Amino acid sequence: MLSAKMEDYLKAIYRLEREGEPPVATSTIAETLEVTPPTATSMVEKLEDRDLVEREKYKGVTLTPEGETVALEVIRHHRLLETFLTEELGYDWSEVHEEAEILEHHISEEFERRVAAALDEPAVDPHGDPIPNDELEPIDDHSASALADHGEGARLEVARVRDRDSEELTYLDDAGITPGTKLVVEEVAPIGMVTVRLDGGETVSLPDHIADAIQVRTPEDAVADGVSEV
Amino acid sequence: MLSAKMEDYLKAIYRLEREGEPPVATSTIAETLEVTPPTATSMVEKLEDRDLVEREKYKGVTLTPEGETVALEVIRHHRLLETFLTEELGYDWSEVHEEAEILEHHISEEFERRVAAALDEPAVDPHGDPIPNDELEPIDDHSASALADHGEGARLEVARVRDRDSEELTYLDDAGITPGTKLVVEEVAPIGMVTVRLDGGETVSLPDHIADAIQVRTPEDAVADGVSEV
DNA sequence: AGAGAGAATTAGACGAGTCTAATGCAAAAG
DNA sequence: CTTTTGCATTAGACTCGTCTAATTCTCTCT
Repeated sequence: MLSAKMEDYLKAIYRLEREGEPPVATSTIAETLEVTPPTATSMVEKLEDRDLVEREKYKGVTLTPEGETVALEVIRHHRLLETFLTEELGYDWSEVHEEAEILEHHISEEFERRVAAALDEPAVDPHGDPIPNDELEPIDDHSASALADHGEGARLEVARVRDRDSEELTYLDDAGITPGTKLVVEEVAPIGMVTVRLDGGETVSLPDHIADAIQVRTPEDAVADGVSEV
Repeated sequence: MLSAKMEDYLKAIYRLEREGEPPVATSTIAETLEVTPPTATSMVEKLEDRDLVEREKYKGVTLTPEGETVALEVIRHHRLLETFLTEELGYDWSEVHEEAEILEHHISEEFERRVAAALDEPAVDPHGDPIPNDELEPIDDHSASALADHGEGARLEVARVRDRDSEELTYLDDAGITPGTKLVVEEVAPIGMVTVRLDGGETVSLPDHIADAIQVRTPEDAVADGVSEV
């Protein structure tokens, strides 16, 4: 059995591989998991012993296929749990992250299957992120990009919200911005601020660091990608 | 924060206090948790440091009020989870124990509240055990006693099934014996076997060690105790 | 009361996961 | 081509939960 800690490292490495260029540096892992670099070094050595990562000393690590399988399994658990907590237990989508972060390591495969069945095998979690189906990589939705990259006047649909901070998510939720929301870019202010107008006509202004968390796509892309059942 | 391990010790001590005479011996705790006596000793020392148990060296331990509160909280989590897994996720009541045993240490108070609400604040879990409500001790159902203690011909109702072995529970479940089942003691054989007749007329024979796990009461007591909404 | 049996505790070790401080490597700057 | 700088690793220590082996306590039996 793999410890919860090891699963956390694998999950972090998986995410970091997608965000930047593999191999993933030890210090990056350390930062992500809020541990010191020596701790990260000793953990990746253990992961290497178990053939979950490939390591080039002084360079960094990449996941082996086995490591990736574990990472995806954990991510699947996480997203399934987030969906379950929101849909079945009435949690607010902004507060499910913490709970799922812990539970993801402790549910059985049986639990996973039953939850997936109860939710009717969902493809996307409440943040709009795809739920990987076991061995398969989630289809990375390339049509989605950061809100800030679009010019004024662009008509867009929120694909997902890449944020882990519960306060910020609550703010967006209250403002009416969730996956599926349609909006138009009203103004991109040079002072690090973006204003959008929602379907109902309300406008919402957001500082760049929050706007960056909002991934959008044009409604046409949504149909083309077949991911519109959010 | 208390570790899952410490919670396990507290829960075990709580159960052992009810089953026998406090103080609870170190070796008994060790046996229950399948660790060696020195391990149990060192853990109870730590529990003492945190004022969760009172200890008399070479004698044993008793829970302090704080320790008992924690134990009850964990037991509440366990039974709530068992109920949830059976009612909402369609688990068989015989297979929920393992899953609940792990999850009980990892759910938040928020999760606990929401599950309790979703289940409509249940008073009893699928095994027929009362679900303690936070600070309050569960009402110990004194009218319930072991099936084997009743003579032939006694008309009884199953109050709870005190067993943790999944195979045995499945067997009883298949045989139609669950909390709430009405039955009549047909024969108490001197070879360590008890035969009962169920409502439908079927008879079931059980070896003593299994019959002992079945706690029963007379249907009148059930009404008097107000625990009949099983 | 004294001896022995049986249980509990102490002593010392280990793996996991973490830290700080010291050292080593490698890539950029000169 | 050598130096510097910055990240990575090694060294060594600590806590938690566990173990085995050795020791000590308590209680019962004669």
